[in-house]
Amino acid sequence: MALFLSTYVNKVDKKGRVSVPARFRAVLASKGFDSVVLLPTINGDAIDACGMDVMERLLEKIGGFDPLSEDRESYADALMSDAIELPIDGDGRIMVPLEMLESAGIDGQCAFVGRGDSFQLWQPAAFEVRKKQARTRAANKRAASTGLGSEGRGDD
Amino acid sequence: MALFLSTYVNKVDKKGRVSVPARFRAVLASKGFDSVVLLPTINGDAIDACGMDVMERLLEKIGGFDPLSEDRESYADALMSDAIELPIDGDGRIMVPLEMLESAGIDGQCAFVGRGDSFQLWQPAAFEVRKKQARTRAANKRAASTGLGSEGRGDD
DNA sequence: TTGACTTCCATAAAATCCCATGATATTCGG
DNA sequence: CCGAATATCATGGGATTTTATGGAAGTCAA
Repeated sequence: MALFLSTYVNKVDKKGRVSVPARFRAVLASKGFDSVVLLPTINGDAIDACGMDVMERLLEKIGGFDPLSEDRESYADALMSDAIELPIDGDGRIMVPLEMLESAGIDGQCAFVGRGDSFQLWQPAAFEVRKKQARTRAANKRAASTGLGSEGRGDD
Repeated sequence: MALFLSTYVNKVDKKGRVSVPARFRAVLASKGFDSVVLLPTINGDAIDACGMDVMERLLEKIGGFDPLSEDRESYADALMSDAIELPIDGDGRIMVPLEMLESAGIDGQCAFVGRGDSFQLWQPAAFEVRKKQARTRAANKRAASTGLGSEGRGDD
């Protein structure tokens, strides 16, 4: 299985076009997609992105359509209604709606951040801040869980 | 199962290319990989390397994409966003990003250090230092646990 | 027509492929 | 056991392709 890894920073031109990193395009293509699904993150500081498969799995998880259950997670409904599917054009670019870019503070430069089975779009500086926080919190956990820590051999 | 063993020092040419030791390539190939995944070590004095299987196991462990859970384990995010998958070219080489080389102090020469199920990239001199430290620690432990003092095995 | 979007084309930089070379190891015949 | 023929490997340098990015031309609806 191919994963979305690493971080790439690309330019957003004045028309709102951004190149999706070739590697990410390849991952999507390997699943048979020529489009990306975008949805705002809950706290709104970035944009979540994935292939349509992830949305389908998500729908399954929340139970699918059921006219009898009045209160399906309203969260989930919001997700589906906020999500947009963007076609990737012949040059590997997408057109992110201005509104979405603004809500994530993206302007000029856009960071594509791999998360394994999905990725995110960030304003580069904002992502750096977030990453630094995450790294600090995580430093001790990491060695234990991956076996790839700095300290000696993993005692697996 | 094939393991990454021994240490090889190869040259980094001006294009940033390095030959992955043939033995290591064989190990990767035996698992069905024609690429390497690199990720910075916590303290940044080296680069961890492994096959994609390690990343997949990691992703499984933290669970997939779920926009409903606000804060997925942040250390996982840091890993996925820092990791890069490098394809091994027809001549057995990879192109390590300059930034990563610099952060590990690698320049000109690169040591590939086997760790069994993974390996690391080091600046050769820095690795020698680390190795000496590790050996001393190990000797102490051995002395403590077996009663055999420094006269045991030849520690260079 | 105007405005928004899409397709198409141009270009510079970067990544990738391809082949040549020298060094080292391996095989094989005697 | 020795030395020649052969394969494997690391490495250098070019040629080719891919990528990101800018701009122009075409499409369609209001």
